[in-house]
Amino acid sequence: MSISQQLQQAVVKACKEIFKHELSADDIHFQPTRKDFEGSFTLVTFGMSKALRTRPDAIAEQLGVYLKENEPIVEDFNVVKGFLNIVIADFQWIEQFNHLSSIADRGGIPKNGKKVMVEYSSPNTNKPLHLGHLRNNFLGYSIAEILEAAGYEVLKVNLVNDRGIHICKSMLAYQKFGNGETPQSSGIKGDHLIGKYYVRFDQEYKKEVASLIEQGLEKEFAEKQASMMLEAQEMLKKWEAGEPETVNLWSTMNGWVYEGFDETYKKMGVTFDKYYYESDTYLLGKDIVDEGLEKQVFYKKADGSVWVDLKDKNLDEKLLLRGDGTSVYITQDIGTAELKYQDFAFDKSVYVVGNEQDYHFAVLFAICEKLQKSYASGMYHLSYGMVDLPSGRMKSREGTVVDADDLIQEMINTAKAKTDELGKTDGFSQEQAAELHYTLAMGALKYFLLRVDPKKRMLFNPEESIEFQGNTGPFIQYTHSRISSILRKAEQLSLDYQADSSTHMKLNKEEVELIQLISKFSQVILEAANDFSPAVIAQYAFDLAKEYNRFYAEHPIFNEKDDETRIFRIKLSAEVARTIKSSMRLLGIIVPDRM
RNA sequence: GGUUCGCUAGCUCAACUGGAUAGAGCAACUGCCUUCUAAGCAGUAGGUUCCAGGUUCGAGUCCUGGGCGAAUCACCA
Repeated sequence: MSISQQLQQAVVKACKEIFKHELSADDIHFQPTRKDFEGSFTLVTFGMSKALRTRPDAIAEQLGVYLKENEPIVEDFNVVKGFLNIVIADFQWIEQFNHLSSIADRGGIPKNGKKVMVEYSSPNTNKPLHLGHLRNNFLGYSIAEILEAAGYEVLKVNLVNDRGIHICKSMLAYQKFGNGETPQSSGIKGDHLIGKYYVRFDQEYKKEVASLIEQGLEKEFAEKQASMMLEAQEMLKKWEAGEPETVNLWSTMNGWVYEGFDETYKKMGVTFDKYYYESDTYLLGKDIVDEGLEKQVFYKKADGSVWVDLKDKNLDEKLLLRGDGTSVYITQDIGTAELKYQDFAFDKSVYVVGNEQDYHFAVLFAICEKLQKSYASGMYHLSYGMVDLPSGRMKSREGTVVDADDLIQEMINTAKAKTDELGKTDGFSQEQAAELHYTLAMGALKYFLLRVDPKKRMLFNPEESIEFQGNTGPFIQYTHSRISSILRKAEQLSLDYQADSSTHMKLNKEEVELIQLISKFSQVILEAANDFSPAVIAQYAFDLAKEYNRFYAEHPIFNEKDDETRIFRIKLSAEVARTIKSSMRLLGIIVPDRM
C-alpha cells in the first residue's frame, strides 16, 4: 500500500473518531507539499468544512494531532490556514525505497488485457519528411511506448498515402523531365528526388496557367484546362485502370521514396508493426455505405450521391459517395477503420494526426457512432498543434519548409561542436564520438518537440539552434552519465549496494524528495497514458534530473564518512538513473553512460 | 460569417484538473571547479495570467460578453 493510501485510510478513521463523520477514501486527495513549507503531503480541508461542521484550520489541526499520535509513519505536521502539511517519517521513506528498487522498469504496471492501435506518421509519398512530421513521428512512437508501459498491448501502424492525384503530379513531371534519373545516378536520396519532381510539376503548371491567362483565359478556367493538370488526371485514371506502364512507374518511384523514408525512420528511431497502403484501402468503405443506407443512417439524393446528416451532433451534412459512385476521403477512412478492427480487435484506436483535421475526425467518429460500431467509443484523435516558424506556418511554395533530414544533420553538427568545445569526447574512438553526437542530437530534438503539450502549437526558430542546457534532453542525458560514472567507480571499488538500506538512517531533504519522485513514476506513466501526453513524462524526467543534480551538488557520496549512508546514496543514485533511463525510453530518447 | 482551439515573465514552456506567495529554462546580473563529470549548483531581477463582468471560503483554471491569433467549414486528400 502506498503512503498516500495509508494516509487516506488514516484520515477516514480520524474523521470517524473525531467528527463522527463517515468519509470515503476517494473524497480525500493529497497534493504534494509546496517547497516553501515543511512536509511531503498536503491535505486541503476547505472542502470538508461543511460536512464536518468545523472551520478548515481547526479540522487540519485536529487531524494533524490525531495522525501524529496514531499513525507511526507520520512524523510531524504543520497547519497553514486550511492546509495540513504532513511530514513522513524517514524509516517509511526508506522502506518505500527498498520496495521500489525491487520492482521492474517502467513502473512495473501490470498488463491490463486491453489492445490499442496507434496510427502515426502516415506520410505522402510525393515529398520528403519535414519538421511537422518529426513532431508527429516522435509523438506517435512515444505515446505507443507510454501506452505499452501503462499496460496495453500496442500495435503501431503506418497508413501510407501512396496514391492519388498528388502522386501522379510528380510521376508526370518525372516522365516529362526526368531523363531516366535515379537515386543511384544522381546521388539524391529517393524521397528528395521525388520531391524535386513534385516541385517541378508545380513550376511547370504555374508557367502554363500564366501563359493561358495571358492568352486571355479566365484564371479558374486556365487552372482547369492546363495540359499539365489534365495529363495528371489522365494518369490517375490509367493508374486506377491498372495500366501496366503507369503502375510500373508508380511502383518504381514509390520504391525510391520508401528507401528514403526507411533511412529517415531509422535515424528518427521509430518503428512500425504494420503498414497499410492507401493503394490497397482506397476502395474500402463502399460496402459500409450500403450498410448505412440499409440502416437508414445515410440517405441518397436525386443525383445518386449518398450523404449523412450530422446536424444533431453539431456537424453538417457530409458527402460519402459521389453521384457517379466513386468514393471520397472519408469513405475510405470509414472502411479502413473497419479493416483495422478486423485485423486487431482493438479496445482503443488512436490517430496521431494534426489538428487541421479536427473536423474530419469529428465527422468520422460521429459516423461510426451512428452506424453503432462497437469500436466507435474507443476511437481517439490525438490532435497535435502545428510547428510554426517565427515567420508563421511552413509553406513549401515559399521554401520555408524545414526538412527532417537536414534538421537532424544540423543537430548532429551542433552536438559535435558543443561536445568538442567542452572536450567531452577526449579518449573516445571516432565511432564512439559519432555515436554520442547522434545520441545527443536526437535527445535534444526529441525532447524539444515532446516537452510541449501536444495539443498546443509550438514555435521552432531555425536561427537559434536547440539548446543543450537547462530544460533540455542533453541536460537529462548528462545527469544519467554523471550517475553512470558514480556506478562505475562503485564497481571499481567493489562496493556492493544491492542490499536493502537500513531504516535507521536520517535522510536529508533532497533524499526524501528523490524517493518521493521515484515513487511517483508509475502514477506519472498512467497520467501520461490517460492524457496521451508525452509532455507529462518529459516534465517528470526533468524534475527528477534537476532534483538529483541538487542532491549531487550538496551531498558527498564517496566522501561520506558513514558506511550505511554512503552505500545508500550509491543505491539511490542507481535508482534515479534507472528511472531516468526508463522515462527517457518512453520518449524514444537514449541516455548515454558517458558524455 | 459558423464551428473549434489558443492567449501566462523580454523569449520558449509549466502549473497535479478549483487551492497556499503563479513556477522552470533561455537571455541579463552575482557567487561556486585542488574533492564523485561546471552540458552542473546556489542566488538577484523579471507578472494587471489579453480585457470586463459573474459563480465562492478561494479563479490562470468554471460561466457570460468582448479583443487578438490560428485551424476548419470541398463531389481535395
